[in-house]
Amino acid sequence: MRTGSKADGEGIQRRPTINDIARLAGVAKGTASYALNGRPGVAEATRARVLAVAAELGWEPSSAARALSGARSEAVGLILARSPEILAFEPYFMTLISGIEAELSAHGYSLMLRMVGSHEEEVEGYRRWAGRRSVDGVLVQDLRTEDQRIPVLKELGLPAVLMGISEGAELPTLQSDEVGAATEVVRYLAALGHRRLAHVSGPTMYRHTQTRVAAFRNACAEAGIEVTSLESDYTGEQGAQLTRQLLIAQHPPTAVMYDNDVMAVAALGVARELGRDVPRDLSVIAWDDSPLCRLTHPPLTAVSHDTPGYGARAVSLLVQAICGERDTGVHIYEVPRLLPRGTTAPPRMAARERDGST
Amino acid sequence: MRTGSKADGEGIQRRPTINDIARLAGVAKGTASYALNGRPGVAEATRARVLAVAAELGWEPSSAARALSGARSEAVGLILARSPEILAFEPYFMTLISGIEAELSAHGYSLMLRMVGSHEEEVEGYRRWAGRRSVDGVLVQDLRTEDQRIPVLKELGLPAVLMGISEGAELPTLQSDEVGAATEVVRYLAALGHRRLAHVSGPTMYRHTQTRVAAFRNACAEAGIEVTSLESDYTGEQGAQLTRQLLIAQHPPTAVMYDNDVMAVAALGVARELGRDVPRDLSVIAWDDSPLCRLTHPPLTAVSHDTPGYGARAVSLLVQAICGERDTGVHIYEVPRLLPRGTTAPPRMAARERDGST
DNA sequence: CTGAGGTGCAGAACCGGTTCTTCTGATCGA
DNA sequence: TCGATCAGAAGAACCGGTTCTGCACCTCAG
Repeated sequence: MRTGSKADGEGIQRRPTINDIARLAGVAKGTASYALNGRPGVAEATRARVLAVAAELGWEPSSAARALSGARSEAVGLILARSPEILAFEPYFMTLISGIEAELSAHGYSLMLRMVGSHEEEVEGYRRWAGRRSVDGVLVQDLRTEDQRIPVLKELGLPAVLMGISEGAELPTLQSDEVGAATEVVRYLAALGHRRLAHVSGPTMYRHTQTRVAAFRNACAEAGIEVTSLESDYTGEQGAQLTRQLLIAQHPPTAVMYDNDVMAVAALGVARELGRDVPRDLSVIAWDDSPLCRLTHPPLTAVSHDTPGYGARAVSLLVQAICGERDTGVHIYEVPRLLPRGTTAPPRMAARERDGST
Repeated sequence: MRTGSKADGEGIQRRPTINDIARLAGVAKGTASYALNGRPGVAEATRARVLAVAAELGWEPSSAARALSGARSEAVGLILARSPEILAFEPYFMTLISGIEAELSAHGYSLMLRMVGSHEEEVEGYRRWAGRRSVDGVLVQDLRTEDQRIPVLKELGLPAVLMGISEGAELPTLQSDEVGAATEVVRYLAALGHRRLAHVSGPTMYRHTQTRVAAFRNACAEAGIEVTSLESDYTGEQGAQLTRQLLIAQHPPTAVMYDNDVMAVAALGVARELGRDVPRDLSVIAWDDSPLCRLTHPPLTAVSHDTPGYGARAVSLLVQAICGERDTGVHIYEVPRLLPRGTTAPPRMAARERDGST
């Protein structure tokens, strides 16, 4: 066993423990613990001595030991159950993670990240994390109808924050005002003179997709606009294919709303391929904004979200839940903003009508 | 079945521990541990009994307790020190993470992810992780000349795998054959008839940038091509700005190589803005391939990497290092492949020369 | 001067595993 | 038949923290 005065110099010198601190400061281990954690019951002079020794030794508490004595593991988990290609290509996720990470490190927490292939694996992942106590809580993405994860999380007693649309889940929930944003988009298009709209949505198994589809339908009904929603898998390929299908139809829409930016970019390519001018023949709006939308020609009109802020807010709700606060409310984070750029304009027909020609 | 007579029903039923198993199986705690870990010294009948009880209780070992008794924490760390915007927008990182994650979960490891703002914070992060024993090893990205991280990792005795160019670091290193790929690109452009090439590189503080710049210079010298390298920060904005600068110069290049796909996409926009036809007036090649390259018009010629495989290989090297294997070698993962698509062609001038006109 | 009450700290128990040491009883050969 | 050998299991120590209990000492009122 290597003790104290090992002059090894290389690599694995033994890390100082709370015992070393207690011995050097001449106090009991328990006292050192109280002093280091800023808890009452320790004289100021003693506390200062302990802290000085700890600083001198460069002591860091072992997270394993902390976690073992009933305390927390100081980590939260995030499982993403989407295809690696979608995760890689949609800036949304990394942006979200950066917001999450920023808030976590402010609280001294770490992020455990997993990427899995299915809903079932995700549930299994939560079971393992809960059983091994490797995370204190989790952030849940991509809520579904009849979501299997919610009952499991409740059964496990694992603190969680639901990010997205959900009602009656009895878990803290954070969502952005998708209905408000959809309404704004529809009113904007109506004001430009559009009367026939298409909506290329994400997979309808997601609650947020259902909400958006319904919001578009309602807002369009109110504005007297005809609308059809088409389901996609969020990939550029499907975005392109559905756009082609829409444009060659007998009565093509004059505007299309895409549920992410990737599909909107693909749509621009298809429009060019078919000789349609954007925005004169076709207006295009992307639901997510990202630098990608500024690189295209013309730059994409997009609905902009404060994704880092959304992630950060979810973390702060989660930390509260971990600390035992009983919160089962639905929190609205923000209403996303529409940023008109170069892909939206009055439709050619409407322009003609306004000009009085034909 | 939930333990004992705790009829709580909701949430936090006590998780079974190895003590519960030992008691129910009628063996000592130590014996149960041996049985559960498949170690010798336990009769088969006893082992079977213990395993049955563990399965029935749904036992999972507490990772904290495991980590505490000298064992591993079963997690590896990855710190990314780049701006959130770059991380979000370059598909490379998520793709890498997905490869890492796949291999990790095959080994039963988890990924701890951090995103920081600077090299210094990254070093600090390693210190904390090592001190708290929260990871068993780390993956190091974006190597620099005089990299501060390498001596610190050695001092901490934290197993690590360097991903990228590095020599003499005395740590296992994984890299792809960037020189080979750069040579292939240059020979391809030379064959098309290009004689004036520009290279918009990443920040030169990174070793891989230096290597690429040198590789292009050498390959071009060999092929009799004139080349200039311009440094960028990897953003689309700078890619656009540098492209503009190149195209309005007195003797603009006929082909430009961009060190990532984002800048190449931005370049396509600038070319259109200045009325240059791609590929006839300008050939464009992106160093990274991603779905983005297939969405543009024309689709981008790109150098394709097996990024998930690269991440996975790095993990398997790291796991070996964690298991105590002494490996200080440099491993070449692959030579990236050039995928010619629609943005490369003979330059207009060369075409004219071939046709014999003017 | 004495006992109540409070402060400051030592000491021990505990968290849930791993691992080393010790003990028991069965097997085997001489 | 008896001791040596050995497999199998029990028991204890340990990892590095947290937290509870209890003791010694000080202060202050009566």
